Amino acid sequence: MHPTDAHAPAGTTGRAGSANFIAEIIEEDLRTGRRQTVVTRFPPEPNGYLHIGHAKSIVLNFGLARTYGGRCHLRFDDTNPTTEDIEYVEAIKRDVQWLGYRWDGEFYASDYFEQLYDWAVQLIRAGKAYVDSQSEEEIRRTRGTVTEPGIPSPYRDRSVEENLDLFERMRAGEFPDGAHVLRARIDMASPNMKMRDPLMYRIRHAHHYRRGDDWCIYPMYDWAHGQSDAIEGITHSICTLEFENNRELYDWFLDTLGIEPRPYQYEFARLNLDYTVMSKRKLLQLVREGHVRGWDDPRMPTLAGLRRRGVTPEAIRTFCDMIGVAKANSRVDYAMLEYAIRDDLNTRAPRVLAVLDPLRVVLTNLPEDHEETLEAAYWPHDIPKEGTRPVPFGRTLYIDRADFQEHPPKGYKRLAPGRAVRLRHGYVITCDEVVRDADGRVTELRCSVDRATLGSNPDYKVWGVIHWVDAARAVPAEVRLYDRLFSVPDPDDVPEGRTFLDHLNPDSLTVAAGAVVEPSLAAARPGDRFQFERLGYFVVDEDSTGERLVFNRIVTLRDTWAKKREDGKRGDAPGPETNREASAERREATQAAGEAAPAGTSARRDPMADLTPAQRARATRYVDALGLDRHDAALLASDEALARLFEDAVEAYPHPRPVANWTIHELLGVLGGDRTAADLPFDGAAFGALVRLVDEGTITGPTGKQVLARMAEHGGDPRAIVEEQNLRQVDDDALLRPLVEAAVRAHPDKVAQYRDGKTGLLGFFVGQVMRQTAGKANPQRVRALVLAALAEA
RNA sequence: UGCCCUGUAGCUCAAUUGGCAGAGCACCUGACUCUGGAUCAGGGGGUUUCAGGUUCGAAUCCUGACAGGGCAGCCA
Repeated sequence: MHPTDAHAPAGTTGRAGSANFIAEIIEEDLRTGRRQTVVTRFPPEPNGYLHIGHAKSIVLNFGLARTYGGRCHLRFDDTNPTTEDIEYVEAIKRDVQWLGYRWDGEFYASDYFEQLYDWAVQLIRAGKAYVDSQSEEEIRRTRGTVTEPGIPSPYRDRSVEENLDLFERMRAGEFPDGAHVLRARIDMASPNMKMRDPLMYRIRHAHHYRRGDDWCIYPMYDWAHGQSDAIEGITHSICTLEFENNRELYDWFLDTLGIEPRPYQYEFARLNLDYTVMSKRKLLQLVREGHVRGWDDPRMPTLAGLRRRGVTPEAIRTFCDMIGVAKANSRVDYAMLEYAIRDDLNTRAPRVLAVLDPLRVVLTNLPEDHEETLEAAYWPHDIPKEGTRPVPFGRTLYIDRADFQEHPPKGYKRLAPGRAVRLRHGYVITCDEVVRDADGRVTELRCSVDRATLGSNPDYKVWGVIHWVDAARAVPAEVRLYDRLFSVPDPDDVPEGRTFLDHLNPDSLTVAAGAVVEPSLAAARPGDRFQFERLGYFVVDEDSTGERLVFNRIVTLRDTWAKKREDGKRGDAPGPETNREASAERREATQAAGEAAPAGTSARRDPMADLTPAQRARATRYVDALGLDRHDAALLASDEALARLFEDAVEAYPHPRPVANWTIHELLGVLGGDRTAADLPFDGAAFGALVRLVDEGTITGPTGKQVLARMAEHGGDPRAIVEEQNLRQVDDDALLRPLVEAAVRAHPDKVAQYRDGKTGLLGFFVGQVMRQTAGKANPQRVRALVLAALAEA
C-alpha cells in the first residue's frame, strides 16, 4: 500500500501489545473468529479539501487494512447535492494518492440510492418509518431539548399505505422542498437526541454532481452511512468522536433491517494541531475571504498546502504514527510535526548555501579578479550519501546580516569586528572594518581571508561557521518564509464577540525578495528540496520562472541558540520549577472546588436521599439489621434485582458484610452497566455459596473472581466449578516456597533494586507466583515467603 | 439541566487487562562537529483529576465529586 516500506504499519510500537484500541478490537475479532477479514473505509464528503486531520484517519484506516491483510475502500459520502462537487472528488483522490495510499475500490454513496430507497420502503412496511408533514420549524420545536422529551408528530401514526404512497410521490417529485420528510419511528423521548425519530430523507430538487436530476429526495448521513458500510462489506467503520451518539442509531438501522453480517462503528479523537484550525468550514472561509492564497497556500493545514509547503508524505505518515489513536480530546504540539518533517528531510535534502538578507563582504587581501572554485559536499559527514558540487569563491561575498553583530552578546558565535569565522566549506575570514551609509546602517564588511585555512584550523580562535554566497555568481531568488498561521495555540478559543480570524498571525508570511543562492541551484525544478545550511529546509515553489527562483521554507532547523535568546528575553523563564508549581496550583484549585462542594449540597448529601420510600426502608433495614455501611446499603437498595440477589445470597451465607462487598465491588463490575442482576444465569444462593468459598478460605479472592466470571457466562454451581477445575487455595508453605525462591532467583536485578529501596517490587514477586499458580496461591502466605526470601537472598 | 464519551510527565500516547508507572516529542547538561543542524551519552520532570471504598496488592474494580468534550441541521 505504501510506495516505501520504511513506514511502519499504523502505530506499530516496540511492544508486543496492539498499537491502539481499535487495532486491539480488530485483533480480538480476528482471534475469536467473529471476523475473518478486515475491511475499512475512508469516507470523505466531496465538499472541501483534505487536511492533516483527514491524514490521521487515512493513515489509520489504510494502515489497519494493511496490517491485518484486509482492504480499505475510498468512499465518497455524497448525499448532499447542494455542497458537493466533482472538483473536490478529484482533489481528494489526488491527495490520498499523494499520501501514498491506493484504495481497494472507489465507491460513492450516491450509487446506493436505489438500495437505500428499497430499504426505506422495508422500514415503512414494518411500521418503523413514516412520512412527516410538519414544517421544518415544527419538527425542530417538537424534538424537545436535551433535558425535555420531544413530542410525537401528529403524522407519526399514519397508515403504512399512506406512508408508502406519500413516500413514493416524494420520490416522484410531486412535492416541493420541505413539504415532507421521511423519519425513522423510534422514540421521541429518548435521552439520546439522535434517536428522537431522526430524519432519513429530505426533499431537495437539486442537481447532483453524479446523479444529475435522477433524484429529488436525498438520504441523510445517518441513514446512508451505515447501510453503505453494509453494502460494501465494511467490517470496522471508524469515525471521529462526535459521532458517538450516532452509534446507537447506526446500530438501530442495521439491526431493524436485519442486515447480517453487519459493520460496527468505532470512534477515535480527531486531530487538533496547535496554531491552526481544522474545520472545513473555517478553512473554506480563510480561502474565500482571501486570508490565504488558496487551498494550497503553504500555511494551510490542507494536504495540498502541506504538499506545496514541501512537506513529504512520509513525514506526515510518521507524524500520524507518532500521535497515536485514542479517545481523549487532545491537541498536538506543533513541535511534533516539525520533528517528523526534519527527521525525514535530514536524510533526503542535499545541503546548499543561500543568503536571505545579504550583507556584502569584501575580502581585501584578494586581488580584484580573484576567481576560485571550491568543492563542497552535499551531505554532512553523518549522512551516508556521496556527492559534491563546485562553489565559486571570489573577492566579494554575501553573508546573512544576522551573522554579524557589532556588539555581540555573550555566547554569540558568529562574525563581529576583530573576530574570525569560517566560511562554510571555505576559508577563515577576519572582520577588519565596518562600512556604513549616511544613516549609520552597515552596508559592507571589509575582511581579510586566511588562505592557509582551507582544510585546517589556524592557531587563533575561530568563533564559528557561517554560510555565504559568492557575489559575482550569486543567483537571485525570492524566499517565502512561513510561520504559524495563528498566533495562539487554540485559535478557536475566542472571547465573546470575536472570531478565530482575530487570532490570525500577521507575520505568517514574510518574503525575502532579495535573497541569493549558490549557482548550483540555477537548474533546480519545482518540488526540489534542499537544506539551506544553518537556515532550514526549503522547496522550489511552482511560482518559479526561468528568470526567478522562488523557494518556500518548509521548516527551520532546530535552533537552540534562538531558543535561549527567546527565554532570556522573557526574564524569569518558565522552567520545570514553575511548571510544577503551575500544576500544583491547578491541583489545589480543583481540590478546593471539590472541597467547597460538600459544604453546599452534593458530596456530603445523605446517600439515601434519592431513594424511594420503599427503597429507603430496605436500606435502613440493611443498616440496622445487617450492619451495612449507609452508602453500601443505599446502593444495594436502589436496584431491585440487585437487592433481591443480595438478600438471597445472605440467606445462603449469613455474613452480610462480605456478601455486600462482593455484590457491590465484584458483581457490579461484571455486570458492567447494561446488564442487570436479573439477567444473570445464577441465583442468590449460588452467589452466596461463592462468597462463602472465598470468605472461608477455600479459594482465593482472585480465584473467586475467575469463578464469578465463569458463572456470569455459563451459570453453574461455584462448588462444582471449584472441584471440577481444582481451584482450591494453595496455602501449604512447602509447596509455595520453591515457587517463591524460583521467582527470586530468576530476577537477580529486581532483587538488587528492591534492596536499593524500590519496595514496589514486592508486588512484582508476589505477582509472579500468583500468575504461576493461576491465582490459587494464598497471597498472604506468598507475600510472607517473598519477604523472607528477599531478606535472605 | 438529561444522556454519551474522556481525565496517566509540559504535549501526544503506553502499561501483557488487579502485580516494576514507561515511550516519543519538548526541556536541561555533557561529548562530538567546518551547519548553534544531525548524532551519541546522561538528566530533570508523576499524589495516574480529587475523595472515599474493595483487595495481600488499584492507573486498572466500586461509589461519589470535579474538570474537559459531544448531542436539540431537512450538514457530515
